[in-house]
Amino acid sequence: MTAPSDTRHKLLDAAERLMAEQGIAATSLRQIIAEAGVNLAAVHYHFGSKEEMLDALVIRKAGPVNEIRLALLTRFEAEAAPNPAPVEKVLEAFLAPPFLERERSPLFVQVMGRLYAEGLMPSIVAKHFQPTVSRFYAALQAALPHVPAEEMVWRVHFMIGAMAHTMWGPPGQESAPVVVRRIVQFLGAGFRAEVSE
Amino acid sequence: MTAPSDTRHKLLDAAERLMAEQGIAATSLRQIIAEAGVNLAAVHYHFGSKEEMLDALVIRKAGPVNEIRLALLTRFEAEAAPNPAPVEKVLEAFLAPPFLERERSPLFVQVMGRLYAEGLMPSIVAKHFQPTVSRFYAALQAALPHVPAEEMVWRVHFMIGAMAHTMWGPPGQESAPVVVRRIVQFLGAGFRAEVSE
DNA sequence: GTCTATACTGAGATAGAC
DNA sequence: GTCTATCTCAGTATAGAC
Repeated sequence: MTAPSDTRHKLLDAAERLMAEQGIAATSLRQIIAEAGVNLAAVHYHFGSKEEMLDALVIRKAGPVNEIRLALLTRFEAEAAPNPAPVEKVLEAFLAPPFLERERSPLFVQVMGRLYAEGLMPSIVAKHFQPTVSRFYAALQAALPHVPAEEMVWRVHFMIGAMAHTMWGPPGQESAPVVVRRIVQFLGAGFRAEVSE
Repeated sequence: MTAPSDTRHKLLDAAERLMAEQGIAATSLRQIIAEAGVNLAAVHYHFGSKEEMLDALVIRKAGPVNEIRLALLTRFEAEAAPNPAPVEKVLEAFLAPPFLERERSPLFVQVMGRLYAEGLMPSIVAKHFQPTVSRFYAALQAALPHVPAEEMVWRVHFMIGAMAHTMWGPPGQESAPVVVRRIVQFLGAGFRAEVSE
C-alpha cells in the first residue's frame, strides 16, 4: 500500500515554492507540474482547478496557525481572569502565530501574503478563517467595552490591513518577536483610542 | 489639426470603467478595445502593454491627488506654525484626498485599490509617489520627535497597509469624511504610542 | 482510482501591410 | 497611426491507458 496520493503532495509543495517566489497569478500550472514531475491533468484530477488547489494549500497550514492563535488567546484570557485579557494580549495572540510561522516556514506565509496582495484573500478568509475571526472579535469587544461595535468593525479592518501589508512585505529584516512587538504597540494604541465626535 | 491621440483617451476611459467594475486581471484587452471601438494592436502601439496602460491610468489622476495632499499639508503646517503640524493633521492631509476622490470618482480609486490588492502598487509608488511620501515622512518626524526613525518606517508601513486595505474594500458604507475621521483617530493613536522596550 | 496524452478556448503580444 | 493576421502561452476539459 503506497501513499494514496504522493502526486497530490508533490503538487502542493511545488505550488507553494513557486507561488511564494513569483506570485500566484504569475505561476502557471505548467510550471508547477514540471517542478513536481507530474502531468498537467493531475491538477484537474486532484483539485479541480488552480483555485481549488490554492484552497488546499491554505487549509494545509492555516489550520494549525489558527489553532495556535486560539490556544494563545485562551491562555491569555485565563491569565487575566476574572478580567478580560487586555487588548495587547489579544492582538499578540492573533498576530504572533503567523509572524512566527513566517520565520519557521517562510514559503507558506509568503503565499498567504501573495493571496492578500493579489486580492484572493477575502474569499479564503470567509471559507476557512471565519470561526477564528469571530472568537477574536468577542475578545476585543470584551477588552474594550467603550468602543462601539460599529467602530470595532473598522478597527479590525485597519488591523487586518496593517498585518497583511506587513506579512507580505515588511520594510526591514527583523526577528518576528520584534516585529510583533512593534505592530502590537502600534495597533494596541489605535484600538484604545477614544471614540470622539 | 485633430487630437493627436483620441484613441489613447478612449482606451484609458474604457479601461478605467471596465477595470473598476471587474478588476484588472479580469478585464481583457479585447473587452477594452471593444468598448473603446479601436483595434487590439492600438493598445500596444500607444502603451506597449497592458501593464503600461495601467501606469498611464494611474498617472492621469494620481498627480492631482498628490498635489492636493501636499497643499493640505502646507496649509496645516502654516496653521500650526511655529509648531509642527500635529500628527492627526498630517495624517488627514495624506488620507483625506484619496478618500474624497473615491467619492467623487469611484472608478479611479477602485482601480487604485485593485492595484494594491493585486500587488502592482509598489512599483507604481516607486515611480510616481516617492516625492510625496518623502515630504510626509518629514512632517511625521517633526510631529513626533520621540519616535526613532527606524520605528517611524514601520509605523508608516502599518499606515499604508490600513489605508490600502480600506481603500480597496471598506467594511461598510460611510461617507468619506467619516471614514477619514475613523482612520485618522486610529492611526493617530498608533503613531503617538510610546516606544518601549 | 490514478494518471497521461492531447485538444480546446481565450488571453496578451507582435510583424508587417497599408 | 492603424489594422489584419498570427504567435505563444495560459487555464481548462476530455478520452482512455493502467
